[in-house]
Amino acid sequence: MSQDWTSGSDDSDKFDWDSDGEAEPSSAPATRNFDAPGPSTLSSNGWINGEAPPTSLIEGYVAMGFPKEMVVRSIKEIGHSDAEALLELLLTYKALGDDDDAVGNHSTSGCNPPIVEGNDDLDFENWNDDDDTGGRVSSSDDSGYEEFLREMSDKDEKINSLRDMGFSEDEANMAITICGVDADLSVLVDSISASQVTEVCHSRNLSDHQVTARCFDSFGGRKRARLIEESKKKRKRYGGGAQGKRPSSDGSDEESMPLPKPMVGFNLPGYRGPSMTRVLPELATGPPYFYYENVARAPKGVWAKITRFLFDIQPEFVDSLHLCAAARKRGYIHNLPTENRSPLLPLPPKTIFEAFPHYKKWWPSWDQRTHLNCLQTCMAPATVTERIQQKLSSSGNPPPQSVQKYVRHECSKWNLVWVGKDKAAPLEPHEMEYLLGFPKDHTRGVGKTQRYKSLGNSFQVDTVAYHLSVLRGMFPNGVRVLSLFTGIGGGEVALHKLGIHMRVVVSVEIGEANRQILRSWWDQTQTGTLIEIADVKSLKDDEIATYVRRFGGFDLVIGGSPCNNLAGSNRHHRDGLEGEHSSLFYDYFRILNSVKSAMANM
DNA sequence: CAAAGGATGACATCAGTA
DNA sequence: TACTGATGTCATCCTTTG
Repeated sequence: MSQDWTSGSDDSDKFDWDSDGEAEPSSAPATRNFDAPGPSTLSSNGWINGEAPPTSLIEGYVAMGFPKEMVVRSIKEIGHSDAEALLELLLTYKALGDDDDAVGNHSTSGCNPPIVEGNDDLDFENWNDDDDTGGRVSSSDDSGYEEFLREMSDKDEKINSLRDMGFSEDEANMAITICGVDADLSVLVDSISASQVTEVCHSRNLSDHQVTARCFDSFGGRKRARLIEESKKKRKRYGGGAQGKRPSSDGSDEESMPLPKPMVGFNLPGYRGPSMTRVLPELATGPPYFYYENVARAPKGVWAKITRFLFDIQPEFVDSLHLCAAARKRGYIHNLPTENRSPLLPLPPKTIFEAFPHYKKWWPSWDQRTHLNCLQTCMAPATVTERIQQKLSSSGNPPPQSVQKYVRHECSKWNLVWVGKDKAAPLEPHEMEYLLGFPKDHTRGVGKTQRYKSLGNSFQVDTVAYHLSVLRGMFPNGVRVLSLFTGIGGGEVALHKLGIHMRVVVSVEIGEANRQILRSWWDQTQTGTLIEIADVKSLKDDEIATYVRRFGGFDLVIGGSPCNNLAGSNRHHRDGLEGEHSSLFYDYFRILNSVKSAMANM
């Protein structure tokens, strides 16, 4: 084998870790201001995109029998550009009211009754009171909804809305504190739901369905929860789907986040695109620098939401096939500079044959792959390779088109390589290590299945290192890193290969095998301090503040939160960002803000 | 009991076509 | 514009094996 398996893991002596002079990040410290307006699409006048609906539109729905306040609330939630989605939502709300009557009383759920106030505009009990012309809403009062809007401050209004939806005032306040008073109601609901899901899920080990039902039990039982969920789905479908693709009035698209073609991020070595400069909002600038990663092809709306939480920084989508021999489509959100990046040297092999020249011998001419697909956590079962071998050996050379098509499909699907005559086989763990930029045998020592899983969940080191390379000149004395969802340490290996000394790494990783892999690598290659924590949920503000005081802050917060519920491969629980595992993104967000806050108070 | 093997679609995107 | 087929996806669940 002509490849250099050990490059990058033996060069730590070339760097002067002990030079004096603490480098400071180029950007000024940003004071976390919880009252500052957060990222939002809801303008100060309360309407989505700042566009008030025509009075006639509201009157039209009122004429159809919907209470005016229900119409106002619905338009404020999803806008009025998509009539079908709006009607769906109104019908759902109306169904909720009907359902509520059918259920009879709230106490059947055994939970707290909803808090209903005098100025409640989400009163399910009265909404379906079609024939009650003497109700609270006067349909002839054109200025009613405008008065209603003026009467309440934005914050009070949102707290009331959230309380109407069954959340406590504390939860509502907390969500507004975290997301900002300007945050869209749906963002606030997502924030609370996520914390409920993660809290309850982990403390009680309930299924997602149970948790969702529990979250909504307080205002009407499971049927209501189901209706709310259906409403959300419909809103998502119509709001962001085929019919909802038109941009909003300000030119942005609320839900969809189109992936760039080619997927090369802001820049890549060898790609001479237009020089890209970006101006980050003050809240987004460091210290600390942060780096967040997840799958590019997440369900619709996920990246838009992640972006909203991470200070409206646009993701950098990169397919690692432009850097190495395997595809890996990922989105990265970070506040690092994007100029003067430099790739790891030596450059990784860029094609299958460059990586594995010996496979050329058995590679059929009709399999024209030059790159492998995304390296995943599971390998092809033996039955797949057996079927391929059987089909090929029972046909001529070249095999008929139908056989070729079948074999090509299976090879692409399972990332098979040709290791013998008619013999396609899955990659070995050490080959995955090589393609992903890890030192050979990095994951050796744990079970083979575990190695595949850990590697499939990892960073592509060269890609991440290219983005992190800008840190090299900034921290000649080394960096202090908070590493969340560390896995097998892709970020750490990238920093090491860049020659950036890690003075401290506080690593949070739930998997025992992964912690063992990182610890083993650390002991072999590093001299800094490694602190290992098992669960991000256990990392609370006080402990974060303690580390910030102890180490004088962090220079980099890095991590990719679980993709289990976002990845297309997941047949069972592709539940989006609120899924059992992927909702841990909110812990990344929480911890990052906690670090920023603690560092601002230093 | 732990580890490994094998079967199990949904969904978004995109290119091609009518 | 709408439809169709092809492509690809940091996985989960149940059974079997050791």
